[in-house]
Amino acid sequence: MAEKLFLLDGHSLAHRAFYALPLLQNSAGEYTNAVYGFARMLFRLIEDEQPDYMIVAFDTKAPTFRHQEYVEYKGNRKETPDELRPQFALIRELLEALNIKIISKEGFEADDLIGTLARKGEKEGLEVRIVTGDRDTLQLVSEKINVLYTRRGITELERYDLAKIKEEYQLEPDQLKDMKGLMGDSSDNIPGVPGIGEKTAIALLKEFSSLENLLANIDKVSGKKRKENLQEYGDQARLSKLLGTIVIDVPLEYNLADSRLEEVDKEALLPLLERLEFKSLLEQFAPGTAGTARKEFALEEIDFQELEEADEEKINAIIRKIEAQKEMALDFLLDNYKYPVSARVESFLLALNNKEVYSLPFTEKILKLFSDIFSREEIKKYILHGKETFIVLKKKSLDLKGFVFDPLLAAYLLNPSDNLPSLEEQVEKELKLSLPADSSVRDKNSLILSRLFEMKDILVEKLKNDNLYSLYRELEIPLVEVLAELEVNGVKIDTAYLEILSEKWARELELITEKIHKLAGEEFNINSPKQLGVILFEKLGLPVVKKTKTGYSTDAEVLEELKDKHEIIGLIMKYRQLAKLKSTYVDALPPLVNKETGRLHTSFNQMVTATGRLSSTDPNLQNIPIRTAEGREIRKAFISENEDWLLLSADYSQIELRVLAHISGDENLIRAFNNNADIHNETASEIFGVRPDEVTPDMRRHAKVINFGIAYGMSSFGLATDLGISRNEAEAYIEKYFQRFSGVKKYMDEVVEKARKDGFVTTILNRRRHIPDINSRNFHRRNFARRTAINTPIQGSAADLMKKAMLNVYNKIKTEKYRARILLQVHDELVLEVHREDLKELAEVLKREMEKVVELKVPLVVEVQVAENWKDQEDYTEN
DNA sequence: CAGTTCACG
DNA sequence: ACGTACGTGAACTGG
Repeated sequence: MAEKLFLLDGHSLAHRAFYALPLLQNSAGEYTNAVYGFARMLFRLIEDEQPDYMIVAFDTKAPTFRHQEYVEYKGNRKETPDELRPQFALIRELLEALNIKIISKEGFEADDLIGTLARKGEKEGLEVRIVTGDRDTLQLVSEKINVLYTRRGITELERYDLAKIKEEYQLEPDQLKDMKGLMGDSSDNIPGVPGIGEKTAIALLKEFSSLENLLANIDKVSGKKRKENLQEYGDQARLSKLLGTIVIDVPLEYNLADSRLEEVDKEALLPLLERLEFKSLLEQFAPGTAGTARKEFALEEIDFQELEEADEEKINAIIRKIEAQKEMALDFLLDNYKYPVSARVESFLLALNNKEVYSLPFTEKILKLFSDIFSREEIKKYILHGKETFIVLKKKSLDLKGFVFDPLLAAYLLNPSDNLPSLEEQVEKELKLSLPADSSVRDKNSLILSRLFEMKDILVEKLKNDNLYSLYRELEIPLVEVLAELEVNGVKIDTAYLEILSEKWARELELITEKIHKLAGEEFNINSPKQLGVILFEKLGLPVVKKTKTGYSTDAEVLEELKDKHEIIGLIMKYRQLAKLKSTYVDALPPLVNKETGRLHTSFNQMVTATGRLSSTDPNLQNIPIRTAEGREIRKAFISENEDWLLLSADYSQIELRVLAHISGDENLIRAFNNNADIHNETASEIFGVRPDEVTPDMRRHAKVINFGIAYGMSSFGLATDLGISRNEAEAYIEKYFQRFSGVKKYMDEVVEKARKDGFVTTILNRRRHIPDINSRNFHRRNFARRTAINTPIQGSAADLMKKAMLNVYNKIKTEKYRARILLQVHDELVLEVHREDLKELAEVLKREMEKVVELKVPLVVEVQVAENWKDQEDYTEN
């Protein structure tokens, strides 16, 4: 079997890959889909076809002889998309790493180079395979030359040999350029002869065999109009044929040996695949080390020692060393990370450098030995689980100062997306080390601890590059201690009250259930949307309002619409509401009360949301009901320690709209807030063109919904649904809004443009969120990304301000020794527990600290309320 | 474990 | 023409 020469059309295949795959990006924001598709094609080809020689030809930017012959050549070609252009360089890098020969030559297209090489290869007795997504090359097919043409997808190729060409066109390959001359090619802007398409061209060529022969015998052609056209456009057809003819004698230095496929250069290939984050391909080339890991990293490589309490001398030596070097890495190993306040500490790990790691027992004596080290600011701490560490130490009344680095928190700020790397992945990614899969958490964490010193340098550098370092050092890192404090504090719950409420609602639910079953004529599980759907829409024959992907929708919106159609609907709504409140709060909270503290301790997660907000879990105390009367009853169970203490809450008023006023700089919005106006009333006045004192309640209600929706990048559809008005009306509202608040409109356009240009948006304190989908070709994703780009700076800036305020309030309480503790944060609200005697002063301090947290173009306003529980909160003004 | 629903800002 | 507001977490069902 003859050796095989493969000739690839680089541009054609890159385009094909680009359009076949969604716009992929690596975490650095580089587009990679065309490279990925190209690589996949290449590897598949090499594996399936076993080429001996391979050359990839690229077009150059320079004009070719075709442009000289015909200025409009390719005149209607769309420009290469911005997302594709930079990928060509990456494809070249890939080819170089694979030791695949690349050629290009000014004045010629890749096709011409391929044509020339194909003929030469053929003469030398090689089997030639041309791989392309361009049908023009079919004219080159011969006994020895086949074309592999890309089909659907990226790895499927269709083979064109002589027989296949004959079958598809009933012509010889050589006649295909005549065909193109006759029919033209709209994609290359080649005109051909009017009225002649593929069918006619083939018929004519079957009869006259070549364009030249046809034009010499026009009188023999049937059809008057066709004759005329051939007469008139004969020269154009000759030109079109010339343009469509692949050159097969390009002067080329050609040395077959240079293009022999070599072993891949793994030294070059693997880092490239890694940078592009092509996990599956990495796996293919370096099995078992997918992801990014280079080097196996095991406990034997560090100097790990497990010490006892009795090893006092050794421990003292460690302490002296830390005092001298002024840095350490540490971690407390917990038996339960879900409920850190209740967790038991299994061991205390510490690292002195990238070699020396110790495991110590967690005992009073050891803690005492280290308490001085912990409390010294100048001794820098790099901590694996910052918040958990503070919790552990706070429970022992120990201070921790000098905390400067938590790797996960750094990773979060760099890319607050939903797939945060785990510690292990961080180590693998940043340090190219793979941890032994089968080792214990303690061993793994010990290994990670030993790398924290390097990791700190790498991640700090990255934070600085992205302008995130001050946010990290001055806000997020200090906030870790504050969150730990909130979690340790917990909140007191009146469990006896909740038990009574539970029984009361259980009775109500039972009654409702009976009625529902009676009306339905059978018993069924009301909690099952599937069963409920069958009852409502099949048995009772109610109209189907909305569908989910699995069946009928039965959500609140649907029920609301069916409310008047059947008695059962109202009961189901009531059932849903009570069942939700009972199972999620009334019954779920009491078992979570900590036995030792008698309080409920949530976890505030600092590294979850894409916008910079906190989230609360186990349990979620950021979604305690308030909107309905029944729901509000649950807040009565959140109480203060005893009668000496009170629950004090402080809410930012309209924080997101104020932030919007600030970042958009909209004059109308700023003026309204500066005049301390009722913002919804003011908006209504502007939109409906009436004086503020003429605004009706209905106008205000509509304006409120608009104000609300603005920050979400709302659509007229959404607004219409929400207000129950027509789309046209909604559109008119929005238009009027943007007319009156043109600064807001301008902000929206600018922030979307920024996202497109930079790939991310930022908040007031420079937090950033990457918006990769902003340039997606998928309509839905692109629009979603657009709204995200609009909303994130607003929601995220509000989160920045609240976090900063929490930090300031916390410090104030500490330095002034107020009898007060922060218990909860609910996005725009702080809940504190305050001793009655300190109430007045603290309320003032709290309000002041929150309002002056940063200076905006509009004032920040905080409303303070107080009561013995979280339900009966009443305004508190200190006069 | 995904899908649906619903609690909050 | 597209398909419909941002950000969360938890309970429940049913495969």
